Amino acid sequence: MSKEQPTFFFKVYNIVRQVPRGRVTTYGAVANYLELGSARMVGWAMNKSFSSEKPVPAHRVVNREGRLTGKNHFAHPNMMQELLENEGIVIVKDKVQNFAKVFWNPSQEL
DNA sequence: CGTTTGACGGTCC
DNA sequence: CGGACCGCCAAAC
Repeated sequence: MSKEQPTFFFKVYNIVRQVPRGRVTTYGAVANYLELGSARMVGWAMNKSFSSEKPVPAHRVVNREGRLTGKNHFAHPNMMQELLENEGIVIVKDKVQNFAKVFWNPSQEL
């Protein structure tokens, strides 16, 4: 049993797991919602998310540009795109199309 | 315990 | 439009 409880990591996982299917969020949005003050922490948490027991849809988290910056950290660089496309999200050149439409803001939706 | 790093964001040039 | 640099903050070394 892991110990991710008193950490933002756990919070980040929780938020990301609440992202509805067919939507994406950004590191900055999550960081802002959790008041982390730094989007980097979210990315850091995502890296550790692979050590988490529960599956974290990290593929639903993109950067401010809607670009799949973390795709390189998946099992396969194109897996992230496939997962997103599987949810109905259109990806072109590793960038989310209609980003404003598929963007899910925790501070707004939650 | 000091230094480096990192899946970001924003500004500057 | 793209490349470079700074700021944030915690974990890893």
